[in-house]
Amino acid sequence: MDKKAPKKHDESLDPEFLASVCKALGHPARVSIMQFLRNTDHCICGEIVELLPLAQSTVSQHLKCLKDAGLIKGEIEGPRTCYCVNKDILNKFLQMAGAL
Amino acid sequence: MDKKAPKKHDESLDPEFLASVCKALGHPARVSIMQFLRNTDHCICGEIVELLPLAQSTVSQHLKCLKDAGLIKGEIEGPRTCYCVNKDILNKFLQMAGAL
DNA sequence: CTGGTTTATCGTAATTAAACGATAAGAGAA
DNA sequence: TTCTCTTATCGTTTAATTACGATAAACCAG
Repeated sequence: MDKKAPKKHDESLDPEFLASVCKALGHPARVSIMQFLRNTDHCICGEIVELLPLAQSTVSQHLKCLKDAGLIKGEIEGPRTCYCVNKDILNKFLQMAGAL
Repeated sequence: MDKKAPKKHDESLDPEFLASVCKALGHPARVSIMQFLRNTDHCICGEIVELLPLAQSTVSQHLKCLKDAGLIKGEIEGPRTCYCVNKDILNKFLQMAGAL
């Protein structure tokens, strides 16, 4: 009945979105990564591997998980990759969580 | 070295706590339950089963998950159980999440 | 081009989560 | 007591997560 958005189903209450972000934050290593990225402000990459007591491949997997959820962005800089927090998604998450 | 709290390790930054709460919220059904409990204000029980397209045993499992994480409290009232949000834990979660 | 550095992906094994039906346990009503 | 209603738990199957080592891919330095 509206002009646009034929089946926009009010994402601001969408349990799928909130659940997917929470799921990504549902592991201590990934929470630590988010806290670290927040504190450094700068984008960092390989330092995260040193930070955690996990194999490099495992850390890379966790980073992918956070990226898939939209919580972080990765930028390739030469031979390495720099990650930083995606504040848009993070804020949206905080807003939805706050509505609980 | 302090009088109390021999090994209090600053829970306000503890990734374990935040991760465990997020993990509990990492499923659409459980997010829906939290939203529903928030909106009703009243404690509810069997209505949650009708709300979701899931078997009663599955819903009960999700409720247990939320309860184990501390997000909800359950009270036995006669033959039925009433659940309500545990605001202490929820607020603690929101505070920690906000620090991200 | 060759070698070193950095990160992502593949393959795999072990653990955990999700869903269901069936069953048990508890409280009231008849 | 017996029957019904409500909810939790058990047992099971299927799917997803977590972790690792090994390997591939991309980039620079020499």
